[in-house]
Order: sequence, then C-alpha cells, then structure tokens
Amino acid sequence: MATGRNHRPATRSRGIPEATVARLPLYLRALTALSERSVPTVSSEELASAAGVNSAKLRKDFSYLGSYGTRGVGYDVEYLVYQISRELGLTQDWPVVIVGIGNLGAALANYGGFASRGFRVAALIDADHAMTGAQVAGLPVQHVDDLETIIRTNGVSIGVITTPGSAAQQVCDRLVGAGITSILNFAPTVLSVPDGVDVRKVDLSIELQILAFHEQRKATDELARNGGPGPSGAPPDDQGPEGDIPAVMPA
Amino acid sequence: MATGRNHRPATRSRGIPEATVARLPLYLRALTALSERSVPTVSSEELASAAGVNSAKLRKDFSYLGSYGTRGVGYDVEYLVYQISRELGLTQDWPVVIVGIGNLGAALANYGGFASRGFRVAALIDADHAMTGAQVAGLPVQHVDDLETIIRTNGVSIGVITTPGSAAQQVCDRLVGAGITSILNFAPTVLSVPDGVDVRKVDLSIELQILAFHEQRKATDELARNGGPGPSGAPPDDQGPEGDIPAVMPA
DNA sequence: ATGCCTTTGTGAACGCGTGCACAAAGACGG
DNA sequence: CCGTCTTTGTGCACGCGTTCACAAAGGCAT
Repeated sequence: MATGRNHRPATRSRGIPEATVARLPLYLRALTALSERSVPTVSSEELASAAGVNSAKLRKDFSYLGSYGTRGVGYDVEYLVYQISRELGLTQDWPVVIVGIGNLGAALANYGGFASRGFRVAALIDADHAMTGAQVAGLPVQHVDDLETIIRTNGVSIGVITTPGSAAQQVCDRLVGAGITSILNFAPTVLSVPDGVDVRKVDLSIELQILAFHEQRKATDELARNGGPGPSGAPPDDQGPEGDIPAVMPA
Repeated sequence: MATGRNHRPATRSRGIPEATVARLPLYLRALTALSERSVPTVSSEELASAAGVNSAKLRKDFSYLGSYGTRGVGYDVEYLVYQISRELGLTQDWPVVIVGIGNLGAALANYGGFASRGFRVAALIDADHAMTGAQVAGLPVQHVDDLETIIRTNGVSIGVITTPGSAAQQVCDRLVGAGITSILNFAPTVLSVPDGVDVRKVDLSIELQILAFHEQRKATDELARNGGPGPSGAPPDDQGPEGDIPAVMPA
C-alpha cells in the first residue's frame, strides 16, 4: 500500500482531473525553484503558498498522483519533481513546430521557456517565400509547402499557430492532416478539429476584454460609492454588492 | 504582505458569472464578423456554432445580460454587438502600458488585436537604458524610472508585464503602487497583489505542459490498444478533453 | 517504548457551471 | 383574426471542483 504505484483510480487514464493537470506545471515550477536552493522537503502549506493555491487543494491534487508525502514531514522535493515531470510527460522529448513567423512567432521561437522542459522547437514555418531561409532564433524558416514533410520527418505531434486569424483554420487542417494531435493556437479564431485532437487557445484580445470588464465594474462601484447616495434609496455601501440591478434597462 | 488572497466569489460581478464574462468576447467576435457581412439577425444555434459553444449555454449567458432576443426570430446582430461591447466596457478607451520590451513585448506592441477594440498602447516601458528612445511599433520606449509618471499622466489602469520572471514581481509592485488595478502577466511567476487588483496570466510553458500530458496519455492509450490484450476494458469511447479550454486562468 | 506534535490524505458538504427539456412568446401564413 | 411553427428564456438535475475538518500516520524527544 505504501508504494501506491499501480494504485490507479478505478476510471483508468481519466484518473487525474483536468483542473489538477492544469496546476501540476505550477507546482513543478515552484518545486524546481526549491530544488535549485537545495531544499530537501517542503510542506503542503509552504508549497501551496509558493504556487499561489490553497494547501488543501494542493494535497488533494497530489493525492491523485499517489501518496508521495510523509506525514509530519512533508514532501520530498526531488522525488516530487520527478513524479510530476513523469506524469506530465516531460521526461521525454517533445518536438514542436511554430507556424507563422511574424512578431509573435519569432518571439516564441526565442522564448527560453520553450526549451526549458523537454520542449524543442523543431522547425519554423511561414507562408511568405521572402522569409524562407531566414534565420530566426538560430533556426531556418521553412516554407509552408513543406509542412507535411517537416512534421513527419521530425515526428512532431505538437503545433503552435501564430498566423493571422484568416489563415489559422487552413493551417490547422494541414497540421492535423500531417499527424499533429495537439495545437496551441494564438490566432483569434475558433478552430475546428476532429476528435482526438487537443486545442488550447491563448487569446490576448479576450484577456484584455475580461480585464476591461472587471475594470469597468470597479470604476462604477467606486463611482456609486463616491458619487453620492442618490435619491433612489439604494443603500450607499452595503458590503454585498448584491441586489445591484443592471444600470441600464432597455426600453 | 500582498499574499495574493484573491478570494473571488465569482458571482460578485453584477450577477454575471465569471464563466459567462469569459465567453462574451468570443460572442462579440463572432457577432462582429456577422455584422461585417451585414447579417441582420442570428439564431442562438448559428451564433453558438460560430463561437464554438453550446447553444443552450449561449442563451443562458445572454439571459444574464437581459432579454435581447426575439422568440421565433433570434438576436439582432447590431444591437447585441452594442450591448456586449457596453457590458464589457469596450465603448470607452483603455490605455495600456507594456512593461518589458523584449521579443514578446515588441510582438504585443505590434499586435493588431490590441488596438482593435478600444485598447490603446499608451506607452512602452523597459529597464534597459540602451532601449530608451528606440521606436517600437511607432512608439518610443521609455525607461522604467518614469513608470509612475507615465501611468499617472496617461490615466492607465491596465498593465501588461512581459519582463523576465525575475523582474515581474518588482514591476508588478510598482504598477500597483502607481494605481494600476488590472494586470496581464506573461512572466512565468506567481504574482502577489493586494485585494482589488485583478491579475490574469498567460503562461506558454504551462500550456505546452498541459498539451504534453494529454499527448502522453494519447500515446499510452494507443499503445495499450494495440499492444495489450483487447478485452481489458478500454472502450474507445474516450473522446478526450475536447473543446476550447481557456488557456488562461484567473489568478 | 511511549506519548506528543506535526502534517498528510481524504470523506463529505457545498457551490458553480453545464446541458436538458419544455413552456412562453412572438412572427407569419392563411 | 387565428393557428402553426420557430426560437427564446429558464427551471431543474447532474457532475466537477473546491473547501472544510479530522482521523490516521509518522517523526521525535524523553
């Protein structure tokens, strides 16, 4: 029991909740920092604080991986780094292609975070003939005509799309056709992919709009607080912003 | 202090669920495309398909905004564009500062998606004196020494951090000190901010690691299906973590 | 060896988000 | 003006994720 190695949750591969998977890289980063400082063990409280999460959540997350902690002591940093790395598949090499070598694509190619954990930029691809052969981040830009060959030759299964939105779906289709099964999409487009292909999107515009929403809310809250009690009989400042009726009702 | 205790009830924002807010920009984008094609009305089914979500979800989302549809007909595109824009606060101008003008910062400065919806890059800031005065995306790079002045002068409330991870928290503290209340963080660091400040993070490394996890799982599933005895109870019903999982989590 | 003290691992409750299914509402043809 | 047909808006149930709270587990001092 102590070795809970093959203690696979009844529902086989589905054992680890998606939300937990999304936090594992966060834990790994914090653990790596501890490892570099030669810290031998860490408690769930300390590690949770470093990762910016709740300690109970962290313990539950780790419980999905197995019992890797020691009660009364905490977790062995090195061991945990290894276990999480293995769970995330970072002990193997993941060649990645970047399609669309504009400003953003070039920035990603130069981004150190890529290479840091088993990810290797295998190729840079662009549709512009004028760019073909140019060196970006020490790699030659190759033409999109050779996309399928490049992917198959290098055994690439992860693709990053940094093209304009108008080209994204077309590129995506070709990537999937060539065997890519995981896509990180920076283009402002909803990609359609067949079952079995994972897509994650990073959308700067959407992030800003979400921030703007909260920013606006903060501004109106502030205004309501300072701008006068108002004869409408609304309580000036009740702790709960609840009961707030939409400011403008359509006629 | 400033131990990021972002305790967000998620339902606090004027009754609009956080998950809905995160989808509004998606709807807005689809609606804008329809508007440009002069499509007068759209059904929840059509719009949902264009935005890549479930139609029931879309209708429920809109129900939080009010009853802007017409039964038997659908939604008026122009009206909905306006309502969502207003709700998201996009009818006003949002000056933004970008701190850290490396490859990524420069890429963002050039990114068209910024200016597209009320967002305006008000200033570029970097700690490197050698960069001060250089033109990036038509704007002069200013030194971080003037950060507070720049922010106050331009009335900026949204900051984008594209510095190395080691500088992120320091920059963050100064931004907050200068009055910034919304931060989009690209640095691979957990930022601590006081209450009242929103932080959203975009972490390329984490996204890749999540993809790698699923990629590894797909590989082992495949292996088990081909290599192992079939009747071990592994039906191919596994549709995978399909769908558009937002790549950015609220901090 | 024993008892105390720390920390893990987890059962259970709760709350949010999602999707179903259907009644209400309105357009439209006759 | 009425019936039919389309589509919205939503009550309800379900499942996932989060959090609390605590018993079990193990180190450590005596």
